[in-house]
Parts: sequence; C-alpha cells; structure tokens
Amino acid sequence: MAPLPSGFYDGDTVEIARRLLGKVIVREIQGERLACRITETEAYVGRCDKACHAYGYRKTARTATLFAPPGRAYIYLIYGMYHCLNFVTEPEGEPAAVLIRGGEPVLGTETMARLRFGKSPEQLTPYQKKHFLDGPGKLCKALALTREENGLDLTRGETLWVMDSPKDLGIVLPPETRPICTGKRIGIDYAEEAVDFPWRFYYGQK
DNA sequence: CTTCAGATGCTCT
DNA sequence: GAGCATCTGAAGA
Repeated sequence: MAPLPSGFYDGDTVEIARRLLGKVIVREIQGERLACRITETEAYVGRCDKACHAYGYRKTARTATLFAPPGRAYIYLIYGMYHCLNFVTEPEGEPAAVLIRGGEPVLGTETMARLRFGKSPEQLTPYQKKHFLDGPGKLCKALALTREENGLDLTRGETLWVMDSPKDLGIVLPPETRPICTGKRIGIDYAEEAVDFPWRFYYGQK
C-alpha cells in the first residue's frame, strides 16, 4: 500500500505543504477504501508562527500531538461541530503541521457523499457537487475523521495514510496541469504579522 | 453570483 | 466567558 514514509514529513513544513498538493489521502472504514487527491494546504509552524496552536512551543492537551514525530495526524474540533485534519511535520519536538484544506474524490465517492449529506452522489445539487471537498471541515466529514483519529500514525498504512499518486491505487487520472498558487492563509486574522505569511498552497484555474 | 445568521462545544484564560 | 485554521441554507442582487 506504500504509504509515504516518515521521511516525507520530516522536514520544512512550508515545503512539505507545497509538495503535498496532488498526493492522495487514503482512508479505510469498515473494510471500504476512500481516497481523495489533495488540492489545497496550509503550513503552521509553532516555532515562529502566531497562527499555530503551538506558537512559541505552547504545549497543552490539545497541542500535544503537534510535538509528536513526523507523519502523525493532528485532528481537532473547530467551531463546536467541525474537524480539521493536519499532518504533523518536522522532527519530534518541533511543533508544526500542514492543514489539509481541500481535495477532490478519487475513490469511494458514493460513501463520501453519504457521509457528508446522507445522499447518493446523483442526488446532490450542482452546488453541493462543486463544493464537495473544498474546505477542511468538509474533507473530514467525507472521510469520517474526528478527534478519535487524532494522533494516528500515517506511515503505517492502517486506516489513514497518504500515497504519492492515484496510480498507487491502480487508478489512472488525467495528469495535473493546473498551476500551483500561493497565498495568505484563511481565517487567522488574530495572528498579527503571521496573517501575511504566504503559506497557503492550492491549484489555480483549470 | 453574493452576503449573512446561526449552529454548537471544546479550549484556554 | 470569549473565541475559534467552519459550514449551511436562505435570501437578495
């Protein structure tokens, strides 16, 4: 199943956020395999970034996972009802992660649609289809990820991992031709000078 | 297409 | 008690 190894995550968080675009998240639930291709990410670096939950190495019950070895899942509850999926980066003890902000379905669309809307893909409105996985909360809902999965080791290929390409699942997709765009991160207006860090990466217009 | 209110509960001060 | 790395449906332009 060839999950990306811990070495992939053991490095500069901003660079890893960029390199995660196009990679494939695989999720196994109840014997079924779901997959989506990553289309949007953001980097968070505790050492120097006021937007990071572990800014200044602040360690609490919630942020403990950010200090874990690279290649773990950091999942937390936001706004009382949604979850955000991150991949822990940098060597153990350096709190940092990449937020997965968006994706597109590769496998298991039927189940993802039911997890997100309680409907089959055919029943979705055009608006629902267009915005299927374009947000961190949407992605977690479609992949059935909650705090239960916080701390999971992504390098073991158990119930959640990342692969280099859809080909690793035997799925052939058209090659990615969209440009990689860079911008400011979303929803961190409180973060003072860090609001301007260009640490968001996404595929541009088709 | 756009704006907008409301939902809902954990986390940290 | 305040705020949060958000989403949805409804309503308006």
